Amino acid sequence: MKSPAAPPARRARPGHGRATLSDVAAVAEVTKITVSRYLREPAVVAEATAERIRAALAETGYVPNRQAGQLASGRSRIVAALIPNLAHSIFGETVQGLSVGLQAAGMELLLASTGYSPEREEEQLRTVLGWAPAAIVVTGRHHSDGARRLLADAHAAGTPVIEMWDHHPEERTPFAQVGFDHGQVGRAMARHLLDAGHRRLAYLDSGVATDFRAHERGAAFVAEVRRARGHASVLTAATGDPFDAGRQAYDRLGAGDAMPSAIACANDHIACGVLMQARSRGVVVPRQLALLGFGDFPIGRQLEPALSTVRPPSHAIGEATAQALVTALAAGAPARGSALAWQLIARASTAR
Amino acid sequence: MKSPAAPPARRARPGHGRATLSDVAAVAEVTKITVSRYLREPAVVAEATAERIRAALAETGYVPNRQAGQLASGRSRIVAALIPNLAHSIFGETVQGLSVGLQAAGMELLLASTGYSPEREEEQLRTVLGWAPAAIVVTGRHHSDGARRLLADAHAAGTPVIEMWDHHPEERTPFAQVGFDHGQVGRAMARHLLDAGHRRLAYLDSGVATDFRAHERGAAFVAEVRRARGHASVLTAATGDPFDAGRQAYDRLGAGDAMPSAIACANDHIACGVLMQARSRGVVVPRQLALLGFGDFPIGRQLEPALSTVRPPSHAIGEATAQALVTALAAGAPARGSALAWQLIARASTAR
DNA sequence: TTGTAAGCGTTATCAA
DNA sequence: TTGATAACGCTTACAA
Repeated sequence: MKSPAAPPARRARPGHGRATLSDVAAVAEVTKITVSRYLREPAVVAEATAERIRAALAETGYVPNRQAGQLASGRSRIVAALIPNLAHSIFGETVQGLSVGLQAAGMELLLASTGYSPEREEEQLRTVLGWAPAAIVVTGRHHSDGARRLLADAHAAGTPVIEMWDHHPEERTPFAQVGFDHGQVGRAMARHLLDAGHRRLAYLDSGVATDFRAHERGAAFVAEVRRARGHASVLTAATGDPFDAGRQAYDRLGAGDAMPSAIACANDHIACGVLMQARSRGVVVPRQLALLGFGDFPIGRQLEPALSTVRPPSHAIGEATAQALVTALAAGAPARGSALAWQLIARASTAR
Repeated sequence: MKSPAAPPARRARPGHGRATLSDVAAVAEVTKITVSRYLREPAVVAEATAERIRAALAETGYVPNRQAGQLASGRSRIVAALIPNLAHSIFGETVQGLSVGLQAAGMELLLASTGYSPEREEEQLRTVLGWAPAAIVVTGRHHSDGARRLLADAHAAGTPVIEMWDHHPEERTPFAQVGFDHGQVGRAMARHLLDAGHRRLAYLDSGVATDFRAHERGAAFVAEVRRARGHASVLTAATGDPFDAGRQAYDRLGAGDAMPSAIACANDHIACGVLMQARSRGVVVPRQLALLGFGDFPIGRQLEPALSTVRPPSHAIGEATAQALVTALAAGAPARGSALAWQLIARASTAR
């Protein structure tokens, strides 16, 4: 005869095999909710019970299942971040700052790279949204319509959204921005060269069509030069290796009077390529050609002549973003943006 | 009088407010399981039904909840990766390759940085394990005992584990390794300098105490030099800015006969610092001092003289890791490691 | 081809 | 201070 309360023949759906809250509870001779409580608020549990739970935790090697926890609580500890390209040193530094800042606050970083493509950004956004992230971080303020809509929905639902690497409060975008105004940078780059007496200038833009920030610096650069009644042209570097792109671009600059006397570049690597090619053509930097980069990559300091450049707050952007998110989540308020300082570093390549 | 089947007064625990499967199902006039099925296997659902579901999906803006899905299915699409420092260009490239490879296979990347600290690695590992990741990626084969145990447990439970940036099949570690043998690299660096006629050599190690791979290259370097009856010493660079560390290290090399005629460095930035300082001291590279770096950072090609170095397969490691994981997960088998080719690039800084 | 029922591992709510 | 119960949103197993 079977006992009336016979155990079920076999669990229909065995889980992943790891210890669960119930397993710990059984060992500690309490119910699972008590263990759950101990984990979240140890002080509430009686010391004797706590002691047994601690032992049970150690014995079972319990690791809490986050998906179950999030599902039940509706709270998430995940921050999703969309980055153009992690191999670019500036973004690497930003992600490092973000990662450390979030980890310190007990949050996790779900990372996706967009390859500078708005379509991929939207796709990735849709994917990471499935994790119901506590906050969302994107790079820049240019998005596809679909992506903007997704971000707006998340924002409306109370999820902090931060756009990194931009800062344009005057545009009154709905999202917090942590970064700086690339137009300002472009104008400062122009002024720096104009002040050195140059009148015939060029901006060598990034070959990546969707590197909006580089384009923005370029547009502002050109506008500023023209306002000063100088001559400004824009060239676009080839895609692929930026050094080679810089070298090639040099040969498209024109000759004689058409040749600019100063060039601002979308980044230091491109500038470096230009510098190399100029040297190999016997053109002396900065006497015959002044060069200004962007990014303050390690290489610039070591070149001969050393490369003048703009140092963006790459690491600080990551740190400040993490900080803003932690604050916003703690307060239950939308994230607050901030403008971070960049720096124009005048070295030999633009000396008069 | 209340009807016996009165609806509950109010949902006790409102979720996150977004559309759920049930919402979509209601609009499409089917049950949620049919919608769930359509999402996973559209072909099984009748075309007319599918049409209604598509409309409902669009109308509701449904985004599936991944935690719920994972919890129910026991399957995960998350790959957890632990990286020493994302701001280092080599790891940035690796993560980029990993990210793209995983995204292509519909997996997500949960990223944590360990700051080269075994303790932090263990802590991070414990944290990411809570997400029941489909696979785990760590950097290197040196871990704390606790971390090793966690990895072994995961491995035993059928979760693919990959150690990136190392490859020592002869050690018969339980985990798959995707990378290369740093001992081989160290020996090749020694041979390169020995072949150029140097007999008094030094290895300038990384100041990061837990950069095991740099130490390993150094140990092999020294052993190889001594086997060839040369003289080899080891210096350790200061922590902090690697250029400055290289510069400082130069001044500790000794003078006269004690001074080595060739130095191999833990990375290109350190080597670059040494080169700068040597130049400022009037020492000619490579005639009086040969220099060999590691990493093939962009800067090396542009120095004067150009820096000889070892190019590690940074990006390929990420790609191959993603590929190995995707294959392993598809087959339900443990991941398989692979050795990837590095390259010693002889440039002017070690020319005879 | 579609539906019903049960359960994944946790937490919120309310009761004791 | 602890427990019982009902979710969270989805998928599996099985039935129709």
